[in-house]
Amino acid sequence: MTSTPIADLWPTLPGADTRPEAAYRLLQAAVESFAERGFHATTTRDIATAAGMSPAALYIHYQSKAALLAEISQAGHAATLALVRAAAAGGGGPAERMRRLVEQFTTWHARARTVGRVVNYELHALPEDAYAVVAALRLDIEREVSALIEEGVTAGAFQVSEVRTAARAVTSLGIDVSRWYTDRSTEAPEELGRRYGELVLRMLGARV
Amino acid sequence: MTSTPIADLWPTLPGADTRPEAAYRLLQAAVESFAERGFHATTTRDIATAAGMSPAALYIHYQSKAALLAEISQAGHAATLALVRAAAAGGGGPAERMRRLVEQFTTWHARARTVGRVVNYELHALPEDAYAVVAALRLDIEREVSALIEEGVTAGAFQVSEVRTAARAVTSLGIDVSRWYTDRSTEAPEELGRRYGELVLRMLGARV
DNA sequence: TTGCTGACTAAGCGCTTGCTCAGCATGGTG
DNA sequence: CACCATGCTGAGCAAGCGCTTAGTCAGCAA
Repeated sequence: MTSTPIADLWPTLPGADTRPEAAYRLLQAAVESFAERGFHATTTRDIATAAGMSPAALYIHYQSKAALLAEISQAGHAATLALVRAAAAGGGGPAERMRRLVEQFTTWHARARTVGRVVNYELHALPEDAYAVVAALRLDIEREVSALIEEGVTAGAFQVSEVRTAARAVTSLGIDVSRWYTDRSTEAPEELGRRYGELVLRMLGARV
Repeated sequence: MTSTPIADLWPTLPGADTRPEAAYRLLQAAVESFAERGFHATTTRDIATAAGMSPAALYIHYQSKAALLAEISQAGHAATLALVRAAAAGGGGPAERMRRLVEQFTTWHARARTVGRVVNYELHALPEDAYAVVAALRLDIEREVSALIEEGVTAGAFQVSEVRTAARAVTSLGIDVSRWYTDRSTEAPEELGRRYGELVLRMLGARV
């Protein structure tokens, strides 16, 4: 999915249907540039050229370079939260749901690593109001994981001394995948997800 | 140690004794700026002003802005590798050494998070030759962890199906600490290190 | 035909960037 | 004293930045 890094999260974007195709191309070019070079090292000329337009065309579809980043970041976070919620809310006991959560969380960060890098490592470049929205979403993700661990501990399925630290470790493992995973990685995203699911369950002291 | 983020690694810098104090101040200002805003969003005026000098003074002590980054990155990686090697080479069985390694690796990434952020998240801004040096150091760190896990598996101290994946997870957990740890974190670096040591040993299937 | 709209471009504005350079103060050395 | 190396500054240059402006053009409704 490297060729279309935002294909997965495109449907979650507001107004995705009505938006002209050029806006989509700009968004895609922005994701790739921001992920590879970082927000500040990316120029509006980079983005526009990659989308096959002149720099001025960018401003017809987006208010600013920062607005592009905000849109990517918010959509990416919303998609991640949705994924986490779906996995945590599905059937099964705490261990089964946690395995599913970690598998999907990890797989997403490996497959959508391009979006993942922008989402996780360009937060500091967000305008203040966009950052506030995104920070709330990140908190929700963290809370979802914490709640599931808490539930597992209460049910006797997990053995964890510090729930918050454990939750941090779980999300941290997944997020960092988007940093180190590359095209050259030999493990497929799903395979990595399965292995990480196993490791996390052991980490949480789940009875296997 | 936020006030003197490079105090720990300063002695490891080449020519630290002979270097004028102004060079030290510039280095420190650069670490703080790069960590907070990123390399590209940091201006030479930012660095020089924070060090109490005019922008021109920077170029008496360093060839370029990128040379500052290279120096920070190389020193930081060298210090980390030394820490990992020392922990892995100390006394005790695989489990004891792994616990020590994770404790110190984690503690370092929490306490020296300012340097850690530059070291781990500004790699893309490094000039090619400096990147090559740093990449080699990173590979050495990864290898050191892999070797210890391998040894533990052979000795029957660990139960791990994929050594490389497990090694990735261990280093990944530590590195990501420098991303999320803040002044407001309630856990002290050493406390976090102890907890992470515990989690990792469980993850590796160590007999506890 | 006329009038209007939305998507786009060529040109470029005002500003900031990394970096340079001539010159100045200081302090050790003959 | 003269001499000079060292550390630094004020002024500023060339390049590149985000973004704007004036205007082109295809498509469409009346």
